[in-house]
Amino acid sequence: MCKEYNIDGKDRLYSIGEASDHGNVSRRTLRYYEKLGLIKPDFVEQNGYRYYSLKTIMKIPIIKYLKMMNFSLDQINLQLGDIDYYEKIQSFNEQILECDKNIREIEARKQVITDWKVAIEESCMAMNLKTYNISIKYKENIELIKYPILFDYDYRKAILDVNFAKFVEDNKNLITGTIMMVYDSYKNRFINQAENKVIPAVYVQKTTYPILNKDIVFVFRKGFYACGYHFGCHDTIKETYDRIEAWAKEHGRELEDFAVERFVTDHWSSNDENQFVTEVLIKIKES
Amino acid sequence: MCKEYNIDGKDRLYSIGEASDHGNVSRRTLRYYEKLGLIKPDFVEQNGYRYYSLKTIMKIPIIKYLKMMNFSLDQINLQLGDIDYYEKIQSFNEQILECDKNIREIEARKQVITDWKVAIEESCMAMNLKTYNISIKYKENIELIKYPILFDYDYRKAILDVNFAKFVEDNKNLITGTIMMVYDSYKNRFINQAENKVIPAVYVQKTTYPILNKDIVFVFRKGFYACGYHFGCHDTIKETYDRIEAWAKEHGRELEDFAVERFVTDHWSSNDENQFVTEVLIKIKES
DNA sequence: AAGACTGTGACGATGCGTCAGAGTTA
DNA sequence: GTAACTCTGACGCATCGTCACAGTCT
Repeated sequence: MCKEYNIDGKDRLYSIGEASDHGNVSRRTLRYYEKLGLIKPDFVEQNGYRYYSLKTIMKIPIIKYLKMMNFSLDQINLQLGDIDYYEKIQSFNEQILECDKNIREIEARKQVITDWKVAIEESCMAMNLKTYNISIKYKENIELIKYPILFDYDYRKAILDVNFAKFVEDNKNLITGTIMMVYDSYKNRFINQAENKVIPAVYVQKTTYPILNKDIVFVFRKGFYACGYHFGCHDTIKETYDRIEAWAKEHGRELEDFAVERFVTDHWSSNDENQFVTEVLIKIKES
Repeated sequence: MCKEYNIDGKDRLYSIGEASDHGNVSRRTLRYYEKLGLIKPDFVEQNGYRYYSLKTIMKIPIIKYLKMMNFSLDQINLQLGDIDYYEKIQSFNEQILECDKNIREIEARKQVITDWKVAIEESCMAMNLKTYNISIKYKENIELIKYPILFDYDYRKAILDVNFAKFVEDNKNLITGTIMMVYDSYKNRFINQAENKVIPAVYVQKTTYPILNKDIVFVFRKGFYACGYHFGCHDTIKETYDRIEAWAKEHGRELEDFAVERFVTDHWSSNDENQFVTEVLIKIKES
């Protein structure tokens, strides 16, 4: 037994259990900190029992506080050493920058999740209503990221396009919300499909960060669109185009040849094609 | 060699190297995902070589996207399964709550770091100027957390008080900024010290979160204070009190008996007592 | 035959929690 | 003697990066 263990008063020593109680940390933690050189017992018995002075125990709250500041234990080891105030200020500044970076990341993440969630909710509502109505929607000209492709009518390949994913990564951006495919002429799209020819189209999607390279910005054409939901497999999407055209004829609206397919839920959201919801938007001619 | 490997066209298979290129992930990652059941090659040669279809490769961007949303790989495994939209919405909601929680934590952390940094900067400036001037400062009555103690003039023990740390933890709060010690009567403090008797005092400190339990709120007494910096070891702090009293006499100010010691830099910031800076504040009587 | 590719297996990093098995103290 | 304490050592977690060593493809 350690000779000073029993002495009452300032200089008594504490066993590891007492130390862990005082510091609100586990014994395992104390031993781990010892291995890293953060805290060492003031006295070790021959049998290996550790004994700590109050002075040593009082380092624990400092360590915990620095940990809460997100310093690694290695960094804390430096902090506890004899670094001067200017070094301290510098490393605190770095931590503050880290905090800012983390907050930005989490906020982007939150937006991404929310946008996806909103799309799924839209999908659920549309499927519940199973609405085949056509409606008119006004669209602002928001800025989106664009990526031109030659579409070969393989929707899965298009929607999960790995090149697009890489393209966005390369531009150090993050896509969010529903992906859309834009056709300058949807009529040509169906003609080409019938003739087994690809059609040029453009992927378009919202990003969480501003798009720095202006060459890849797509400005959504603002104005009114005739919009209808398409349910299920994409191969029958022409039916929805037809429905919109029929509606236009019926209501005396003239349509442009500019169309957008907005994949509200698709291969990203479900493995079951029957659960897919796509919105087809055809621009209405301004009269 | 895999029989479909060479076939051009939709259904050709890709080696692990090609797959990792397409998906912008390492081969190691693909093998790891395989072990977790996230992705499995569509065909495995007798020699163990893995071959992936495009359909399989297209799962990679989805996994990466869900990862960026901070889902664990296990959760992603569930997400990729056949869960319905309502379950998806639910787990997205949980992630959003997580984001909010994380943001709150990081913002608290940032405040803690900033407050500490500001204190060290104040300390540096005070030490550079080595100012023994007394100045008058106005203090608002801000709400602080309080913890009464019997002070035995061991400043290290007081400043690093583990009970105070536990007390704050128990109240699920987080202290920030400089710790202060408040005396109702600083005169009694020095009398008691001379007589080797403890003195009741109160720890007081800012918190990052609002203090819910009103019993532990200390409202700083607003008004004007005569303030002087004390440099170095705390044992000589009476000198600074004396300086403030001398200043008051000289300038015809009357002082109350209410005093605060604000530990700008102390054992938390440095191992070297010479680097300590303490501000002593004595309340000026309202005339 | 050389160079690029693939396989498996193991260690490392972070910060401990949580046994297991054995010895010690009050 | 018994309960509570202590020790060391090892595995586990999460997500791969990074060897090492050996076999395979073009």
